[in-house]
Amino acid sequence: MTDLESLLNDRLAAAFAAVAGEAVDPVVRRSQHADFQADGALPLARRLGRAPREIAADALGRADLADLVATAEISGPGFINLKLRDDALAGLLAAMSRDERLGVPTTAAPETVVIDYSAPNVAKEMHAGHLRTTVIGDAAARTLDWLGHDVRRANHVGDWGTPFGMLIEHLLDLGETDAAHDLSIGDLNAFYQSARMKFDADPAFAERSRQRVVALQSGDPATLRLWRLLVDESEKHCLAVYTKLGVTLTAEHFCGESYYNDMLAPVVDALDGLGLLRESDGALCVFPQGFTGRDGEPMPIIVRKRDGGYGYGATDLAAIRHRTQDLKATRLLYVVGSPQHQHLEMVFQTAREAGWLSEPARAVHVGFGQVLGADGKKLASRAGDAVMLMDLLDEAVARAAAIVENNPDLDADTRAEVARMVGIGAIKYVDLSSDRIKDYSFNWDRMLSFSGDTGAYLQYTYARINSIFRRGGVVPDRAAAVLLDSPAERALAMELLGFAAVVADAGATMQFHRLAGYLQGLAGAYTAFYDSCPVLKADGPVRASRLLLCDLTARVVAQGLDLLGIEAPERM
RNA sequence: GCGCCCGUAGCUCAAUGGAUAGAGCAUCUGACUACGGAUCAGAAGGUUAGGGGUUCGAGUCCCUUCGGGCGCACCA
Repeated sequence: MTDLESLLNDRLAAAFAAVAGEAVDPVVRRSQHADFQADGALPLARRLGRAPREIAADALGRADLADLVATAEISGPGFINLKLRDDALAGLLAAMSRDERLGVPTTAAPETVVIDYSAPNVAKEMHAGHLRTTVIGDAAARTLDWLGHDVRRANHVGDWGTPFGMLIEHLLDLGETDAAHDLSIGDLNAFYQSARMKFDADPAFAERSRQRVVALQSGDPATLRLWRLLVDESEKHCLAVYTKLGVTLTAEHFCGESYYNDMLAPVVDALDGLGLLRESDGALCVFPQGFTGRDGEPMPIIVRKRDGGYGYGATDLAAIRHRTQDLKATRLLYVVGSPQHQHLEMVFQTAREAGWLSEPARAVHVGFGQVLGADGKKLASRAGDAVMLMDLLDEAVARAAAIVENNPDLDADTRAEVARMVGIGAIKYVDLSSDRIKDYSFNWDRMLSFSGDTGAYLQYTYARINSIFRRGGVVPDRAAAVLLDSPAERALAMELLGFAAVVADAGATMQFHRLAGYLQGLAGAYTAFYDSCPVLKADGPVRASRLLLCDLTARVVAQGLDLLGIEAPERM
């Protein structure tokens, strides 16, 4: 445990509880007026009928802080300002340095967490719209993994439904070998579009397509084989994107809509048995409580369409039931864009009413805003259509390569590798560094800048630290004594000791921009330290201590970036 | 019509109900022949869209107006 805030919180919570006679949040925060402040006395004033300053003094008197706190003052209306002991900081840093996990404990309550993310469509190339779900979902998976949860990545691929009739018929028209060739060169969109055009223009083709859907849904083996062909080609394309993007999704995480086919009828039966099902305009629907539509009437989730086919609502309900009942997951994360918020809430509500989502299990919509172009409008190519994700990634790497050219010390292979890390890192960093609920707009120059709030700046910080070790030919002693004699060293220590809290927060809230912001603050504290505290020119214990601070900063930056899915090169 | 989200410095964004609303970019001033100058320090920049309310305390919670985005039956 090297998390200062939790340590102070625990000690003060006990003291406040003794004063108030009940559990109290001591409201411990970083402070401009001290190292930390505790504001827990103010809300107690009315309840206890005492002056807040008096309550603060009482709590302070009962708090066991001697080993951590150098000075504690009551200020203003009743804030407690705490300045920490340097030897306490040094001791915690020493423990952090020796710890493989940098003072971040694995969770005391491991859960099975299903993270539903990425979810591309079969026979359609991944486009910019898939970026955020993939990047945010992967950060969630990495973070929860590292915190010790049992993470189940669920890639809910759109691999079923009416479009497959026309796709399969188009496949047959082309002939399997030619079609396979077309698909394997990666032009999935052209394949889809020509199928679509034939469907719209040729009634006979459209009719064949409809019959093909029926054959597919009734499990006709020949049709299924052709369907599998399409799915396989699409999965190859997705995996190529995932590799380039550097996300942890692999073939084993594909768990598309088709996976739930056999569960749909049982789910509908179960809903019926629970009395939740109602027929409406020929469709079988559930009407979860608390949702009304345009006409003021209750809003349905259509589980079975008038034509007898199952709707996506049925699939979503089957998935939620499978995840809680079969996988025994207690936390379900849906990394899906904001527009689907209402739909997901309806699905969650239905699942609750059906008894498939009850404590301790809960489902959370991890929503996010749109990616906009530099013009503030939805990101689009010059021709006005969607930007392919692969093209976007290639452009990021190419632009990064043009910048990395500036460093003549690197050979061509290293430059290419660094360009990949910087370009992909830049894309992921902009996505994760602001509140995910908001839209953001793409600005290549800003996101690839080596200064400012960018991934490259963090990578640069990491590379500079490694440069010190390389230049000095030294390996930091992680067991060295920590000396915090200058303000910059002390400020850096304070930042480093905040790592555990911010990781825990990201794991709980999926607000990765706080982790990104923390890393920026850490990098800022480091550069101030770097500027005022010579490392290699120092001697003896001071040098050893400063090397340890450098090492610890590098490790925290690299680990933090890794949780965001960003790689850090040792040279750039 | 009903509902959800957003509105903070010139720009891009922060701020689990706490003190004087913070960063970065851009601008201006300054530093050091630099352990990576792809740097650092400082300055300037605000009626938190407007108006009410709750609270000891509101950018944050509630109501309302304005502006922008999105959702609301058989696509997913």
